[in-house]
Amino acid sequence: MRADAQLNRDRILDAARDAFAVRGLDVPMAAIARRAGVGVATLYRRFPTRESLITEVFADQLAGCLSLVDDALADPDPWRGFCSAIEKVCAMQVIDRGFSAAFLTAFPDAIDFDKARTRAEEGFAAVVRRAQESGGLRADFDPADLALILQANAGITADSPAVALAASRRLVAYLLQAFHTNQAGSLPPPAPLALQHAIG
Amino acid sequence: MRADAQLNRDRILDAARDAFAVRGLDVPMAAIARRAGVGVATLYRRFPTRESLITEVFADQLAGCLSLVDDALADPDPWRGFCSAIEKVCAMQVIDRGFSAAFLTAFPDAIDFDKARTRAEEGFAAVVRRAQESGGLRADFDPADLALILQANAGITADSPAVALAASRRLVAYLLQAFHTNQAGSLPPPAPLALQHAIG
DNA sequence: CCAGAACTGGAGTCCCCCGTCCGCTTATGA
DNA sequence: TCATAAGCGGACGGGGGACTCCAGTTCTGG
Repeated sequence: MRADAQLNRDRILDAARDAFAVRGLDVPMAAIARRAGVGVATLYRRFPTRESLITEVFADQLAGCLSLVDDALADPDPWRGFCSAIEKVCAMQVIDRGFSAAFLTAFPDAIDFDKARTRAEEGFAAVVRRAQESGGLRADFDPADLALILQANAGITADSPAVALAASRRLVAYLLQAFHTNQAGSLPPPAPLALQHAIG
Repeated sequence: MRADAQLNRDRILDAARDAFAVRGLDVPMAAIARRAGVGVATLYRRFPTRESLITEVFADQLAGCLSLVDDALADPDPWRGFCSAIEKVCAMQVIDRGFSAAFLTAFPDAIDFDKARTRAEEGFAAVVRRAQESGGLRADFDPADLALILQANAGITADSPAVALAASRRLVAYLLQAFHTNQAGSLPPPAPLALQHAIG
């Protein structure tokens, strides 16, 4: 690839990251191009579909999710690992509107994106098992409850990111207290919520 | 008003109710008109703005919210009243996507809609106070947490309404357990979440 | 240095939605 | 019955976003 093309590619990625974070995933392509200081054609040549742009932009954030699961598994206290994993992913989600949408959306053609998400899900299931065996996490917590948490957390919006983050933290704190073993109440059965929700 | 005009008006209202419930608040006006079997002009003549249509469609549901608060206050067990109020409003919200959006959205010109919502908020604050005084609801529950719950619950989506309802019920059950007095943990401070979030 | 391939940006096309205008139709009540 | 006002629907202009085409520009290897 020519050097100037590479430069433009990076500029587009930066612009898209910013735009997605602030305005969500359906920001106009033209707006991204303008912000990047390139023409629309350049954007489309590099990323033929919106989807390809999205997967490229959020690839590293997704990797962050994976390492976050590893951190949770490495924590000597399984319950604390579980809590910090949820806290971190919810914080990521609420700070970056685009990441939240990308994470919760199914991309029919982005195989590796979906694969990474699946891997994150499996890792999280391990975190859950470990936390349950240690006695910190209530036994009727279902791995599908992760989707529940993420969807609920994704619903949090506010005018400023700071307020949204504070609200999210409070929600997560409530939920984590409900998830702890010392919680006696019974629950309705888990619903088969899919983490990724088809576009449309 | 002429009899046939009245009939068309009712048809439009029905069509809009259905459309909003399934596809959310930003369904094209033309789609509503088509579903109602009328021309676009008829729709616009009866409801000059989308907002006027929305407020008309959801007026009775909003009234349902108000009576729901009254029910909660009438319950001899304050804690149970609090729980059932939250359960009912969350169920309404998750079954009807449009209602959720309408409830969470500020309409600059719909004074009575906003007024009704404010009244519901005040009533709910009374429910909260009563439940706290009875010792069922933890003291650090903040009335603004209602917005938190509704936003979180609004985030729940699934392919079928039944699944969404099941998921919502489970979320609400978790949260109610966290709200109960027997819950010992500390919380981050409440965030100044506004219930109504401006359009745009 | 320069030929040519790689690259570029903006103009152009297509499509969808909004909201209005206008000529035709239909209910109404005298 | 019929004059008339109320009501009707489809066509139309405007605006915005997705995606493409092409003539001009810029990098790069020999």
